[in-house]
Amino acid sequence: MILKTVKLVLRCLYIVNTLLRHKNRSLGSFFYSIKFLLTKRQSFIGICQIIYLMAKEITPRSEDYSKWYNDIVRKAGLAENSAVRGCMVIKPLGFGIWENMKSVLDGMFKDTGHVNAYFPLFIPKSFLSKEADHVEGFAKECAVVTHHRLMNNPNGSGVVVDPSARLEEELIVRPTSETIIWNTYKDWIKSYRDLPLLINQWANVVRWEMRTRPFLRTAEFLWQEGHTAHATSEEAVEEAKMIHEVYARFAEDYMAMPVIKGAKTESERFAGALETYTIEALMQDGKALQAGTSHFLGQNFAKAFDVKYLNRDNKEEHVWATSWGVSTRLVGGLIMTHSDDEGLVLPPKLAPTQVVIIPIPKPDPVIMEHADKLSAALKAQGIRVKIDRDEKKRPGFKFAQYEMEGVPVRVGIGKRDLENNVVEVARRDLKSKESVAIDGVVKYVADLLGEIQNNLLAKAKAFRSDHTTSVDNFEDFKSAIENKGGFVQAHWDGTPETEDKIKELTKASIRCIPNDSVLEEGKCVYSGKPSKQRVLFAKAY
RNA sequence: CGGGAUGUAGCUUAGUCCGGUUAAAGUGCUGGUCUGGGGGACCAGAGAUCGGUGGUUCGAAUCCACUCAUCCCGACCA
Repeated sequence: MILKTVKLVLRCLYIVNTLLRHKNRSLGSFFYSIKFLLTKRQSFIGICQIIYLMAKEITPRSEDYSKWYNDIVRKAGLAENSAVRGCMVIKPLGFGIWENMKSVLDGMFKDTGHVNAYFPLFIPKSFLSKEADHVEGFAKECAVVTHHRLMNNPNGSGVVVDPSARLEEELIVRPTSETIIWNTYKDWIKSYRDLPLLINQWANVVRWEMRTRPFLRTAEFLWQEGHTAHATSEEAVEEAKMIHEVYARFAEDYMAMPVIKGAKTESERFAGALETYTIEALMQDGKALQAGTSHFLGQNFAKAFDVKYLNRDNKEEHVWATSWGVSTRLVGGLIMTHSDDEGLVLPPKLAPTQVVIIPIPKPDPVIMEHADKLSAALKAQGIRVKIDRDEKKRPGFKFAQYEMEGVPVRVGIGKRDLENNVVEVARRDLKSKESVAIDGVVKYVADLLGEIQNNLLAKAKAFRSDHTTSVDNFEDFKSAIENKGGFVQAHWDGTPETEDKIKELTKASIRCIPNDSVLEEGKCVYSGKPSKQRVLFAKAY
């Protein structure tokens, strides 16, 4: 600070000097100098403010939740905005989490009899219009390919679209693949022997969103979409429900993100579905996140694309369909479920790096020998380990860095530790640490990873139950949504009109009709009409 | 798509109202010295067509017009 002040004073002297050298414009210069002095003083104050602000790297949640979320995404290195509006670059840490999610889910799909395939990115425009509800749901956010060639700009530099290369039929960049897939299934399905057809694809899709947020809503995102065909309605419903279970299990067991399973109301359903099953998670700001959906599509697409099979009685019938998906949105849910004001917090099962080993104060041969040995032993247990070999950065900096990146366990190895035959083990979730005897450290760390996983789930569950409120009149309803946030359980008369009205008045929507909702006589919280069960309301992402 | 705000070095910004010196600072980056168990100190350096285009002016980061982008609040949506 003192140095800065001195520099400022020197600059002032310089100005005075300049002033003297420009006597011919004395009056103007004089006023200019005064102004210059004032503005420089402002700069000085501004700089002090910046320094103050930079002490806190991440905006606290209590101050601005959105900023906090963006800070985590950027400073932990999960993703960043790209040159393309609404599209993000997923960086190695963010993609590493997605890869782990993908690999677990893919295993679960395979275990339940599904296989992967890949369908085109482009969908002929005419396909999309074959199912009326479906097209209505997506028409407003489609990217359209109209041309297939560029040419040098005849008026100057750069390239322009070649007007002579207009496509006969425009192509839609898939917002979802039902249409192209059912157009294909038409040729694949002839007999009941071809059923069920259980296919999944990992792909990117594009929905031209007005407002985007990293992971939660981007114009392009990565997902999986399962599309299955069945001989009977019952079998298709069963499939949709089974996948619903898979999603819930994945969310709780791997993401440590508790979810409410339930069905969507008619107005919240997927465009073209007869029933949509959803898993709903609660974020730390009290807003709900739809984390995965599984749809029973009835025969809508089979009829639209004329997909028929011959049953055992040699009679033609339309097949019954499901589709289901989860996306990179899950990464956003993961961030908002566990992370804190220090940075990202990752559940060990999905963390790209589960354990980081830091030599203290810096890598040296003796310490590195122990680090390598420990790393190898942990790897042998199937644990994902990284050794920080950077000689330039200091341990304190590294600690802060890995906390920001959410690495679940940090092992510090220093000379003093080695003299005592211990290492220092720190856990990210509680930010606590202790010395552990080298002999037992592998088992200790392995157990700790499990404990962290359990603790994160328990903490998230506790948060959710603290933020779930049961109400019986509209005043309490509004107050709960407005002041406390979170899930609100209330009776609803079952009409879209009431649902809309409540949403208009409170911004809360029906997240789902929970599977485990008990049947009880009650009155709709808004209209007072009779209701048989409570549904789950919340403000949503 | 409506309302509001912001674009200046890799990042965070000051300066813009009220046009005028060689565009400023922190952080990050490079090299060096001393350091080293919770975001080190010092020294030296590199790094900016002030978002873009056009206009007004002797002179534009600063004023005007248009445009692009980002963020926030709505509507829409996974």
